[in-house]
Amino acid sequence: MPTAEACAVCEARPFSICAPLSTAELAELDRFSTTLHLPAGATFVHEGDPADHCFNITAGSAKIYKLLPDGRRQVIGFLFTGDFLGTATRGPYGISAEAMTPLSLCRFERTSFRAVLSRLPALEHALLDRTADELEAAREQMLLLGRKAARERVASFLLSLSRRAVRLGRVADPVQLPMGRTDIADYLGLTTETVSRVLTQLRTEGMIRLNGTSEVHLTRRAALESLCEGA
Amino acid sequence: MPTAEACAVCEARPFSICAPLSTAELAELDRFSTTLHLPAGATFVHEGDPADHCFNITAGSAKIYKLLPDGRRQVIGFLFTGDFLGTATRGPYGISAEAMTPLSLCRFERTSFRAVLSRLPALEHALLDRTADELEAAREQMLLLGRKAARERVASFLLSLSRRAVRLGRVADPVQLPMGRTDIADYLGLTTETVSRVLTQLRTEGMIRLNGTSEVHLTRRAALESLCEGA
DNA sequence: CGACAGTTTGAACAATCTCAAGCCGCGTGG
DNA sequence: CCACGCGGCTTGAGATTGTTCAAACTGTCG
Repeated sequence: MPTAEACAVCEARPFSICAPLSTAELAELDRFSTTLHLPAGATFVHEGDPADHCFNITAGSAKIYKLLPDGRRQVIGFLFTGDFLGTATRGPYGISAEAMTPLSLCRFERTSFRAVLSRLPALEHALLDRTADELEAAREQMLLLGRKAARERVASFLLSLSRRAVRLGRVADPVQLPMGRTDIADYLGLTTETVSRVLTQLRTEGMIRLNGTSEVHLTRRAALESLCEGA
Repeated sequence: MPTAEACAVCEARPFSICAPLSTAELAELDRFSTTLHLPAGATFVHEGDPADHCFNITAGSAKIYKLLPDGRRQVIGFLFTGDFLGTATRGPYGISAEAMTPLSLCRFERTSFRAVLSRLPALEHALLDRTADELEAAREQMLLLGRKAARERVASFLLSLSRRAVRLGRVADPVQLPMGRTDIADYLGLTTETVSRVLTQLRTEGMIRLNGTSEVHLTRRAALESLCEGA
């Protein structure tokens, strides 16, 4: 179980909402956290369930999504090391969350987390900033979903993954796709077939190079960038 | 210009982030606010400009949107009395905002607003809750844009407007559309023609009744509700 | 009363989806 | 070590939804 020490050596901390906390504050927060380890494929948040917990991802990647009753699915986002989950609503969870790789996370009881928030203004600040960033990203995605063509969506997606990798201290160029074509399609509002076709097309045009199915080289990044914006 | 008195009689307050503030706190916040009145059509936030201010809408309605270089537009949302604008980024504005009707608003300098936030935890709480709600709404809209058919989008839109009217203390049934077909289309990721066709179709099927171009009766609300979810 | 902006309607078109095969890589078991 | 089988990915052809382009309508405001 977590200890102040666990936080002290936590590799996710520089990327997490707990980054700005002092050692004492960290201990205060840590008192209410539980460490979990989940296998790939585990669904750990169910849309519609009472939102009892919130989570901080310390290792691995996950996806969050919403479903329509007939099974249509919209992937809302992909979560990586340092991402926080559970801010959004005070009622039931608005999304479901599933591990894409083996996943490590800190879990907090929502009620105690909210109480801690009041005691640690730095934490509340960080959470507000983070939530605002997520909102900004969601708006960008609304633009993508509402107004971009398939090619533009895929190009935007590849670049955003690349930028994210950089933020996490990884390389910008060979982009890793930890998710399958179905997840990409459900994230971009397309079908797997269309995603596949567009990738082949971009490859043919020399804008990308595919290494197997889950690694992409962004040759001609500039061209991809102008594609994003509709060139 | 605003005074503590202005806040005391403000009709938007019950719907605003300042609702939970005490009289003293209100005075503290008010010290940094300016009241503005804008004509319909005025653009008061420009995407990409440095985000110097944030705003609280006290009367009227506005729209926020994002543009692609070639002019394609995604309307991100419609703002009404009590809505707050400007949380999102710490860098430049991520959206543009335009008055749809004559608009009254409280304007805050971003830097002083952030300073006041630190002094008024109740305000920061309210803002975090509000931002989380917006995020939840944005995610719902991502589902709509990525996965719903045109009929479903329009039905969802009418119902969400109706629910919003109720929250503002207005009637649920004759829904007012303060925006034109173009704005609706750009909000739903469709064209005006498609919006128009769907509305006619819903009218023909007896699900709605149109009173002129900007008032809609939701006859058979239940049918609309199941349409939203894909029935 | 007339003009104009916004809305509605119509017909042809195009992007993406659907349905259907085939392919590839990989893990398993012989 | 290699053949097999399975899941995910790719490719193809045809169907569909929504778009585009164009014209007619409406009602609002000088």
